[in-house]
Amino acid sequence: MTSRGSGSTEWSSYAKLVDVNSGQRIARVVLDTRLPQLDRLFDYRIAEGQEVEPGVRVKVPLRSATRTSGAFVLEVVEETEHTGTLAEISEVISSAPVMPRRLFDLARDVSDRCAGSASDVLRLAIPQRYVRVEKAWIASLSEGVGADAEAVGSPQVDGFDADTWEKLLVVDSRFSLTTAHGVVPSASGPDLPRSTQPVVALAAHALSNGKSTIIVVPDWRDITYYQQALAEIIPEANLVVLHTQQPAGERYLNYLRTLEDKPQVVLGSRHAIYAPVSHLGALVIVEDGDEAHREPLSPYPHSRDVAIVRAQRDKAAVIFASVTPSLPVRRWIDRGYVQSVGPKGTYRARVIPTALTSLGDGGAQPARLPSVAIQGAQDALKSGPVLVQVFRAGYSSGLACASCKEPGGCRECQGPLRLVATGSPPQCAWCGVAQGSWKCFECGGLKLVPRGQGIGKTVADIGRSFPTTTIIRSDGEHPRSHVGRESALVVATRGAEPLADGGYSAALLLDGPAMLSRETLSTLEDTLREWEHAISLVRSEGTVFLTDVEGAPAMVMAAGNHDHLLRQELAQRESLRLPPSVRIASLTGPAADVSRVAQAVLGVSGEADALGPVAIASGVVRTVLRFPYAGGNAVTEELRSWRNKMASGPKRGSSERVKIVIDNPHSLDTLTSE
DNA sequence: AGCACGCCGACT
DNA sequence: GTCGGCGTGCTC
Repeated sequence: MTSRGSGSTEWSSYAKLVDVNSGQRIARVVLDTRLPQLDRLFDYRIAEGQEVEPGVRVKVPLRSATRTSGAFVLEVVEETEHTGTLAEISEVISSAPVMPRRLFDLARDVSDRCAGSASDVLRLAIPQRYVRVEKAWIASLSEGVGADAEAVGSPQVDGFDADTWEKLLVVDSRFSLTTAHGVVPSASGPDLPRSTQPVVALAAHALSNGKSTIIVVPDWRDITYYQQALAEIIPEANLVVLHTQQPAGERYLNYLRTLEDKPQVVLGSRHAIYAPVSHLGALVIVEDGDEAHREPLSPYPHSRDVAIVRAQRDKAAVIFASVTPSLPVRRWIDRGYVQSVGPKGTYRARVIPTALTSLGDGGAQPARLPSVAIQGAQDALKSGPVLVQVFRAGYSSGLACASCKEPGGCRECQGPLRLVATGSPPQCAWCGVAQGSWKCFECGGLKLVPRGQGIGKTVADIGRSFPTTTIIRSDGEHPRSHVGRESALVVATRGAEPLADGGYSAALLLDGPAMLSRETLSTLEDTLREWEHAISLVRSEGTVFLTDVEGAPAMVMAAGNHDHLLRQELAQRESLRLPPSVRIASLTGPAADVSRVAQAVLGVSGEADALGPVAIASGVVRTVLRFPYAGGNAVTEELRSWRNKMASGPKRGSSERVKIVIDNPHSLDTLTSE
């Protein structure tokens, strides 16, 4: 607006603009809506007397005065790009700044990566409002916050040097922190996993340096362990717990507390990764290989990816803490993107694969409960509880060669085979190619049979083998978080193993073949992790019997180091162009729409290709697009624009016509519904 | 999502 | 002539 000599008309319109707009306050807002086509900023006039600050929740008119939408104020400005009259904010809902700018920026980054809307991510981040709690919190703020943080102790952690925590907290660093096995006594309650120690020490160190830490764990049992461990060291005023199981009011209050401008330690499940704490020093993801870190709601982000994105924004360190690194983290370590630290000593129990030990018996088929394992368990029961890990039913076990029992693989892409209908030829679950005349790669066999067996017999078998022993059950429906030191057989489905005070004296890992024959891309890494987790609950002088497992998995479990096998797996993924060596996007919906979007993406990226389409249900197909990490933004941006286009285009349905999921390897496991 | 605008067939 | 079908597009 500096040009001189403009005509009088222009000048007068400029003057008018100044008159009307000068000093006018305009709110730039993010609409709280599920509609992808509204995923941009909107400007509204702030009326006289409305107290609007960045971050507050408001109500705004949309399209007509009667229809309104919730919204969050991003910023207050004096000018607008919008040509046309601005509507006025209908109502300022509260003065709590629940969406600070840094949270919106994070939501924008995450949604861009996932081809989703910022408001979808904000919905994950900001808990449901609880009016009474909010009023109380606002009132407590005006009273003035309490004293400065008390001194924070720095606990000694077995196996780690005292300078480890300083090293892990270096700005912009990423570490894989291998945590030790075993359980340790706690001053404040039942025993705790030893793996909590380094994480607590790290958070304490960060806090004593005025830095915040966010610790994201897979499930509520981990919350209870970490909460107990953290409470011993971290002052109450600086510790915030956020998870979906807690009552709505408590969760909202704790969310509001993370808005306060002071260093804090936030512990929570996957949504806690967005907690808008200030002074962020470190993001800790515990057991990032656990499926619970995948958000089941749109846009389906994974804690691991959000952590990387957020760390870049907040200049924070990232720590992946796990008993054994996940496959993506293993890949990052090998590529030098992530550094690795671990404890000096080992507390791992001895692992005996019983199939290997029975090889000398003239190749006899190992029994379901080999005698060496039964004997070992009976001995171990004299000194404490014994864990029996069993597999949970519900997974399709796929097809194997009838003569050599090797899993059947697609002749085109080596994907898993499945039977679509009896009588029709088996189909590849990844690329959909029908295997009309299948031939085994290993032995040339021509016949496929279903693999695996159920678990129904397991508990009955155990009862017969140990008639006088107390049996405690823990499964997904009735999980137990702790058992005592008393002699008992604790039968638990994988993932639901209780912690035993003092550690288990032994463990039997059953159903290995069934676990290893799950028809998913992540079967090997999942199985190794689940076994390793069970082993971590056994005291270091105890014994673990891995039954009925042979070959490479048995050997790496006995050796206690998965690196070799995971690297092999990674090399295979590399040559087959499967995640995590490439990025993927799955498109699910009507064939015509899926194909349109897929073609558009292939046009944008020359390096992308498509697997499928595979029929999933009647009229519904899935295509999985593969694309490299470099230039991946162009692909996700194209997908995002198509998502928006199709939401408002012709023939739109009641819901999204094409569901887009980014970087979920389970997209390739067609039988697993998303 | 909703709601308005717009461009063709059947009607008093 | 005009009432209303729903296909198409937009929401500060």
